[in-house]
Amino acid sequence: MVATSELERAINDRLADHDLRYTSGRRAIVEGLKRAEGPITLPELLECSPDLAQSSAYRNLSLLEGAGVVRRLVHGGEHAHFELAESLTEHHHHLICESCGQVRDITLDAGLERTLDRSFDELAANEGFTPTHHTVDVYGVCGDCTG
Amino acid sequence: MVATSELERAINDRLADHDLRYTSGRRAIVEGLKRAEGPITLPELLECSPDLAQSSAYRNLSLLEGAGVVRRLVHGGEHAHFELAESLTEHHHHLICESCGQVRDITLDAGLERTLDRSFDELAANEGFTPTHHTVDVYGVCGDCTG
DNA sequence: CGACGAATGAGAACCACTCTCCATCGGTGC
DNA sequence: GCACCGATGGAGAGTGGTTCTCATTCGTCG
Repeated sequence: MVATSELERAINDRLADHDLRYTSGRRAIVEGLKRAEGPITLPELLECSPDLAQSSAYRNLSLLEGAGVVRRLVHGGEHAHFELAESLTEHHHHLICESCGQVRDITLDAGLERTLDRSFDELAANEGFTPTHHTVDVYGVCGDCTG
Repeated sequence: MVATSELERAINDRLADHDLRYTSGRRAIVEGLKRAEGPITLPELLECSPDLAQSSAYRNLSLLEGAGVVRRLVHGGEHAHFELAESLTEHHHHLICESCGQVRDITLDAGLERTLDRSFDELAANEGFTPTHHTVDVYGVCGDCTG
């Protein structure tokens, strides 16, 4: 899940499973997401890969999302954020700046994460709910915005 | 935080602090949110209070949000969800059905909640981040949708 | 009652995102 | 090589939830 070549192969496999090719445009998107320090918006993605057309980028992000390569984050801001799927990186959560909208990755202690999972399973079972995954978002103001 | 009259007074105070009146339309919105079993969308709100105009409902929800009376939840679905602010009810989290978009409230164990808070404070401090609040969302499929 | 600002409602406007349409690409069989 | 054909890309139009505009109405205070 770390070596670049292995990651490329994993992505290629998932796309193949969905009858999709790993084309240069899609590769550019994955590269952009990989280079970013955290989840980024579509405008940010286009900024670092100016050759991408907006419509193609949106379409390919959706296709990549469907293939389990990309994850879409929807918060209150004006744009959705995109990142590589957790199964290609690792389980993590997010710090979200309420002022500038920037999103940063954080990782919880493994023990705490296990405790949470158990809690969720229990609560969900009581509600007849079948949980698939969870998100933990910490909202606040980032260092850049507090000045 | 529970007795109706007290809640009404608290809302009235917050609106007054923001130079807003507690009009009948705004009262109808609060009533709708209070009656609902969990966060609801604007169409759902209009359904149970048909006299509300869409534009006024959106405007008042935004104003109520600004006054700290209402909280807006943005997930992937097509509509945002609205609920009474936590300071008027109590801290809780959400189960979100990925199939029908329904949102249900859940409450974590108080000890676990404290542990989480400590964790968040620590992680945020390391990133120069000032946390204000957090959300925990459990995604899955609700009982109605699993059939 | 009169007057002023706040609130309302209907509809237009906005904008992130998706869809449409057609040109082009890339692989496959001949 | 070459023709074929589905997959892909790009440009622009379309979609729909939400917000804005503006004329009208309501509440309140003098």
